[in-house]
Amino acid sequence: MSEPTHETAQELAPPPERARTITDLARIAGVSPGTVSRALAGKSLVNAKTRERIEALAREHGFRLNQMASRLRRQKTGVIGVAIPLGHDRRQHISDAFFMTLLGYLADELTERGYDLMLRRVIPDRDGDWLDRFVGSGMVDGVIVIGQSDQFERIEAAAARFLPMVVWGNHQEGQRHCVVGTDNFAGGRLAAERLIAAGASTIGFLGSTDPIEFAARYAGAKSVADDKGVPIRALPTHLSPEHAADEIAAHLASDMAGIDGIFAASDMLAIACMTELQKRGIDVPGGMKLVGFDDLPIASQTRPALTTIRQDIAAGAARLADLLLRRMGGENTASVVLPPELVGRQTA
Amino acid sequence: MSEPTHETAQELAPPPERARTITDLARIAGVSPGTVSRALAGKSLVNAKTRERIEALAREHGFRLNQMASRLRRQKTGVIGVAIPLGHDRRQHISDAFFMTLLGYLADELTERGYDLMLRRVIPDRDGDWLDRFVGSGMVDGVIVIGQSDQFERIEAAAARFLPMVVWGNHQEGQRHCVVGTDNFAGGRLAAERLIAAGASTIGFLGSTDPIEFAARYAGAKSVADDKGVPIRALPTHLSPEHAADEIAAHLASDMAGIDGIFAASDMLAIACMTELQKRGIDVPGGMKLVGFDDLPIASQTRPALTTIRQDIAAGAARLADLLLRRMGGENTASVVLPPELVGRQTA
DNA sequence: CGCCTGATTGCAAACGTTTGCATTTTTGTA
DNA sequence: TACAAAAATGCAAACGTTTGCAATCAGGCG
Repeated sequence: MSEPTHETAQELAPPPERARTITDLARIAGVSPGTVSRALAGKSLVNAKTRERIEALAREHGFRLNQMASRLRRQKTGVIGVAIPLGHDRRQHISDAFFMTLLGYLADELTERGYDLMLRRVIPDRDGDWLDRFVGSGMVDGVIVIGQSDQFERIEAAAARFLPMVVWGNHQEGQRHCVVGTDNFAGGRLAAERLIAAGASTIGFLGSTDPIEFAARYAGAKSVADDKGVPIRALPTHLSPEHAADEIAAHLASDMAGIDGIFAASDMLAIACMTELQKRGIDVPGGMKLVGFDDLPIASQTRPALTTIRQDIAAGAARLADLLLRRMGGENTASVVLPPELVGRQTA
Repeated sequence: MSEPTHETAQELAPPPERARTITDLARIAGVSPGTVSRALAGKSLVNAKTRERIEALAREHGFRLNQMASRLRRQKTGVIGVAIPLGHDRRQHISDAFFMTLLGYLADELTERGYDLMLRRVIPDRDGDWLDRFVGSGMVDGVIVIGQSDQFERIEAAAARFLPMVVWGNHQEGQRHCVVGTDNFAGGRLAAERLIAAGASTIGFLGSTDPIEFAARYAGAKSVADDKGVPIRALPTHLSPEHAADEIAAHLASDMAGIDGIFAASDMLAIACMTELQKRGIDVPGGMKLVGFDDLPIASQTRPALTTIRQDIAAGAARLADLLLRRMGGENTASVVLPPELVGRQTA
């Protein structure tokens, strides 16, 4: 802006030549590029004094190692790919609360372990090849897939050829890919048991049953309901927050015949449902019992506080990171199924 | 498992040799690597028939271009870096709701435009060099910084040397770095005006004033309060959800002298505050007016529904992406300040 | 049939590191 | 002082693409 450059110019040290490549720096230091590389990598082969001198010069000349070149040469990237397939509901936004929470914890875990995280949102039916493209791109050392969506078969196929991949989702007997996830069937059972214990005589399952996680939740709830002779019915609803409210309103207005207990496939759906119920003056839990799924931070903050099935997201993220790193080390890890936990609050 | 390999082996076509490099594929196709490269890039210089043949072979042999090498050679990466500095509150988790929502929209925007997204969480006081390291790594074509935290000076310094960077945060007169953000001062004014109009006679500002965004919100509220002769006081609170509840409870238990209107620095704080108030039997808005900030999706789902200052996160993400891409094209863009909007619901 | 033009293709040099091996320098020992 | 061993450095070949330039080829025209 207004620095008096002309007055002091002759006094200033010349701005240090910027060393862009390791070769620039080697020339400045009067050594070979190889030595610079070893010095900056902290290898023991270089003389301690040389190393210090080179490190000082690197700082002074603002040198940054070109990661692209380094990674090409070393054939590893230090990057973990995170893919979020949006197959079952194209309108489901990547900013889905559950995925975002899981992603946040994952970022913490992986950053802590020195990895960067490359995020990719994929719309499978637009790009049938997405998983192979991602794992084969050479840009990532391993891949975490958040949510199987409706891509189970494709993931199985990729797992056969590609070791370092771990998936968040549902576990099925005999599947090949390594998965971390909550026992959704057991979670569904817990939800139904709670609703019935709270006095529900007919249950509605709010959500989609296309993604296998949700299908398992419904199946779990149904197994309990069938045992106890309680009717249960699916109330199909999309998952994107924008559309859910209207669809819930439509359900509430039409086909609720006898339903006095709702098991929502996710907390966000449960909260949207609660709002719609309250709009209609239906008391929760007086007129309608309600159980959610996930136990997002927000679940404890609603009024009445939401009874829900807790997925331990932080633990899940830690397991995902742990298993992936072990697979990257060549180990062939087994899947992990986390136990769900009923968090009894006020809505059922 | 149990495939009868020995019986049918002689019938099967030999599994196609897997082409790992462009040179493999060139050998198979009987052309030079250069031609393969051009064919796969869809350049017009190659004969259409040759191109088709090579594309078919690439599919057949499962060839994937090594992005690392490609990007090294082309000197561009197709990756946008997203950095989340956690300076002002080391305990603020990356899974902060507002950042995650913004990140989700950003991922959508950038994916749509063909870029990948590399996420990095930085703890500035552990690593004073974080920004330079990120932009100089050669791993990204441009950088988006989400939140200035307390790193204003460092960001300014980096902006002087590095064009393709856009920051989400607060705008200050005369700053050098290109920022997109809500007019926090104006937002603070809206909040205070609403509280006062609703009858508040003394205002508490719930949150930290260390990050400049929050400082500006407080300053805006204070300017209105001072004009109207309404006392206003800061109630310092950390932002991480785990700690906020206890701190809010402590405030509520001790130094609320006369406060009957609270302006919370974020919706999450507002919701936590509402829960604490309700625990104590204080009616909202009867006994305490409450205004939040952000208008997260959840704000409309609370009971009573939260009155808040809306930041248009989707629009902000779109502007961030747009400005960054233009900067990557060499343009020197000006900052964008988005107008906040009062969303009047039930809490004030 | 020869020459010219334009369309394809091949060649080889980058991009900036890392690393095995050879070479030089230093150190220790006889 | 000489020699071996150890330590430090240099050399050059990778890593897998892309791309400017040169070479080849096919076709058209006189």
